[in-house]
Amino acid sequence: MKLKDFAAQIGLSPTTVSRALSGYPEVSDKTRKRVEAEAARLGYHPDVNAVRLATGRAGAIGVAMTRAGDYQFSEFINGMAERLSGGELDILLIPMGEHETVDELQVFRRLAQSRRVDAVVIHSPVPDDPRIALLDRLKIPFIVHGRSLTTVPHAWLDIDNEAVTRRATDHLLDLGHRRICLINGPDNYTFARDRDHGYRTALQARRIAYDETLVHHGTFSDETGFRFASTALSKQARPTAFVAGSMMTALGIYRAARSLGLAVGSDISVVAHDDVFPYLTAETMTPALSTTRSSIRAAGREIADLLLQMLDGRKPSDIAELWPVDLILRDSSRPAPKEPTP
Amino acid sequence: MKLKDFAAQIGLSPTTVSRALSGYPEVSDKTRKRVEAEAARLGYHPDVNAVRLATGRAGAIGVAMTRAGDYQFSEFINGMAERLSGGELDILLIPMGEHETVDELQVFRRLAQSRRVDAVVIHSPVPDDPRIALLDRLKIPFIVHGRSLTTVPHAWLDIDNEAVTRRATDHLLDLGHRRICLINGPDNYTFARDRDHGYRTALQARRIAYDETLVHHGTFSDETGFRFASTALSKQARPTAFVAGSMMTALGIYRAARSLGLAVGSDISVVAHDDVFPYLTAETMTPALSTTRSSIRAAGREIADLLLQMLDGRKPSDIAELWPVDLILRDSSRPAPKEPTP
DNA sequence: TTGAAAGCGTTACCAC
DNA sequence: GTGGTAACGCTTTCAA
Repeated sequence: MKLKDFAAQIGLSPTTVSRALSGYPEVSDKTRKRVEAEAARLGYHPDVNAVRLATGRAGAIGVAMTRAGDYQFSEFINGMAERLSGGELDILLIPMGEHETVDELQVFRRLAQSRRVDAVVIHSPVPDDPRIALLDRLKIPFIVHGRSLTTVPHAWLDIDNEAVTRRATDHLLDLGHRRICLINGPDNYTFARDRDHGYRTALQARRIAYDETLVHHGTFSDETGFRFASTALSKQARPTAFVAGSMMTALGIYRAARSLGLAVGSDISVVAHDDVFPYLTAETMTPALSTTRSSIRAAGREIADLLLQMLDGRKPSDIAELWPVDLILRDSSRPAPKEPTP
Repeated sequence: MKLKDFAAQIGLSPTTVSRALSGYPEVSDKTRKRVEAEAARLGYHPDVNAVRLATGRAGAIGVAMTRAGDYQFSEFINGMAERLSGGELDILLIPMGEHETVDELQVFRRLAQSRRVDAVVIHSPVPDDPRIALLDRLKIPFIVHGRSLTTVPHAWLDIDNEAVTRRATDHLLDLGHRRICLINGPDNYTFARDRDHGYRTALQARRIAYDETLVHHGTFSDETGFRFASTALSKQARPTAFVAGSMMTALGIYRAARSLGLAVGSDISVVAHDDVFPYLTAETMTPALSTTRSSIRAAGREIADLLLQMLDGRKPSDIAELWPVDLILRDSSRPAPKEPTP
């Protein structure tokens, strides 16, 4: 049923019906109530495509889905959905190929030009992210989940990645560890650089030399953790502690330790960053994993909220949220072994 | 720039331009080439909302996102995206709350009535899934990822879940195991029932009595695996093998075994189902995990393809794909210990 | 092979 | 407070 028919059936003009259903103030309360009741009874629903054409709004926000997202993605989206549910905004997935190809930018260009979305969220920026410059130029509202160093003013929300590794490293140093490995994300991303920085800062504060052989960059997979930890732990002067960028790499480190007959929590210590997942929890690992923690689901919720504010007129350049992280001490981080291994 | 302006600029009518860009046969090759070149040069792109209103097509396919999806979701979507990329179909996320609430059905109703999507894919059906009946009634094309027992004819693609557990159990029986635990998904889902069935079938073929205390249903999390395996392995007559429904539960089982000082691959055997993820791989676990394997990414790709065919006129009732699974033997499944534990 | 004009189902401006 | 009507930007008959 279309507006015209529906309006005719209840003896009102399309204009009035449209206004009543869209909550315009000038329609009388009595009329509005009646229209709403009749719409429910007769099952009238506006055609979104017509609404979109008439209003110029797309009614959707696009989420760029980089390969890097992987297992965090679902939690983030669920967070956004919590905030968006019931509203008139859909979530449109924008699958991307490999990062930073020309193709990737084309995707955004087409997206903007075809007016498919009202706003966009992008993840895992690199320090000088071309997507940011492009979206700014295209004048399509966007928010960055993560940070970039671009000079283009833009909205962003990020966790304090520098603190993630600084606090974890500090904690391990407090426990007497001196050879501490860092298994970070791919080093082109800003977040990975921030984490490198936090790690270095903690070491410097104690006048401990930075040793590049203790640091690794790679994707967040158990394999990355296993490979690097295995190699590192087989060395002559083996590390006594690890800072892991993700739960998956932490799994790999645990595994490497076990396969070498080393006990996590005594022979070696581990602290990982945890985005909080329902299917893999730090506190039930054996031993319970010490983590820096920040809910990626909550980030999704907040980003959706900020996006709503932006569409409501809030200035993007006013939006910059840096979320602190919790440091949760459990059993995987313990005092360094008294005797440095020979 | 709009069609009218663009057409005027290159000295053609909107009609011809529209036809040229949409690949209609009646426009001359020369004209088409010219129009395409000019469109690229001047940056003309049709407004999708106008196209959608005029054609009645939504240009998007909806993917219902149940909480059950979680970490598999991203891989599935990426598979769909591979097939859909470049095309004119977007992926619209349909976040759902808890399963089987009235609310859930409302979501689909609104979706259909507002003409937001051309087709829908739903996951993890229950045996008599109300969503299927509803979508059929609403006449919105859909495909089910998984199976239902409803009498409503519909398109579906599923892996052979009965074979998943039957083959895994069979394999363990061949190795001499007799007390084999099954850690399955939540028992309201069809796939979990099919897996129950496969497990029972394998046991029956060897005249081994079904013991309900060896079977558990729960969400796919490491905690589920850990909890149940810990309890089971602490019993007097402890099980010697486990069939796990997911990689996450397998992690939990490994962990439980270790915490009790039992070695996977000798004291106990484990076979799990693996959807194939880039961030957690069976062959690099310690010991390498034997799995039944089927790529959920490939399923996403195929489902997108089938959807395309349906929108092209293929009858949904003709679409029914049952995918076999591979059984990959690695080191976690080995002959049962000679001496049944006392 | 090309073009004119009538939709597609809303919203929003301007009268009443 | 309510109604008529011109957009919104495209597709698609129908005519030429």
